[in-house]
Amino acid sequence: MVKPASFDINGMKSGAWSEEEDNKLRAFIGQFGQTNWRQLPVFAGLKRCGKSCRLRWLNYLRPGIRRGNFTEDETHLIIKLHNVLGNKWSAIAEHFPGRTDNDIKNYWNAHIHKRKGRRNGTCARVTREIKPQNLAQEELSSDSNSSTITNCLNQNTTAISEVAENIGVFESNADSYFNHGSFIEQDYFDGMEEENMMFLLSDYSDVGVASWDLSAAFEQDFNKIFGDYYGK
DNA sequence: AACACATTCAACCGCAGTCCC
DNA sequence: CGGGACTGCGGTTGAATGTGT
Repeated sequence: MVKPASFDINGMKSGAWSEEEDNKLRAFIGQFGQTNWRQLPVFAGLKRCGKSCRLRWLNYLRPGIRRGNFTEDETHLIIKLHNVLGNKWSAIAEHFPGRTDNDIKNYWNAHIHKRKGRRNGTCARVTREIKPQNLAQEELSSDSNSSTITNCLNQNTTAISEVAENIGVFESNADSYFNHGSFIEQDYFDGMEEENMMFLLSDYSDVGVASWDLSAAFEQDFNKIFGDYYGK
């Protein structure tokens, strides 16, 4: 997973670090501290550029580095912070002792952002209340066929009005989503982009958004039904 | 077993900001 | 004040590894 080592025309090495190089860098910084990165490799006896040394130290060798999978709590905090700070990875990393900005950036790009991308679509606005109470459970759980769901909704005006009502609640007050014992606090979502909010909600199996495939076809059907209400 | 495709993550690159002469 | 040197950050790359067929 590491680029193989190679040398440029100046004899500078790039690519994967060897254990010997790691030891040299570790020993030098242990003795002299992080001083001039540009000069450091010369005095440490490394055929690397200062940038490469700095990166290796900060992202890999620095004491206290924490590796391994991100926890659910960490994932949620990353999303929350990203919503506030954007792609300010170093600022986000300050809230995660032992994690590097590079780690968080990689995790975001490889996991969170990708998962979010699979979950777009207006149907995510349907609330969980509507599912067990007003729609036939077997029809909803059997598949994610958009016409099935659309037919269900078309046949049940009560359901439609409740969905519409809940959309309004959603718009003004996210708390309506969490009145069934969720551990998430309402203010957790204050100011959060809707997309991020729905991504977090989608992790809960009892929330309607998690169980439906957010296909483009269904989004069309949903907009057909709720377009007027929602201004689509 | 063999191949194709997807995922992971360390490392590189370019740029912007800061410092110093 | 201008310009070069240096640092730090965010985007991207690409080989190793994992997973599916």
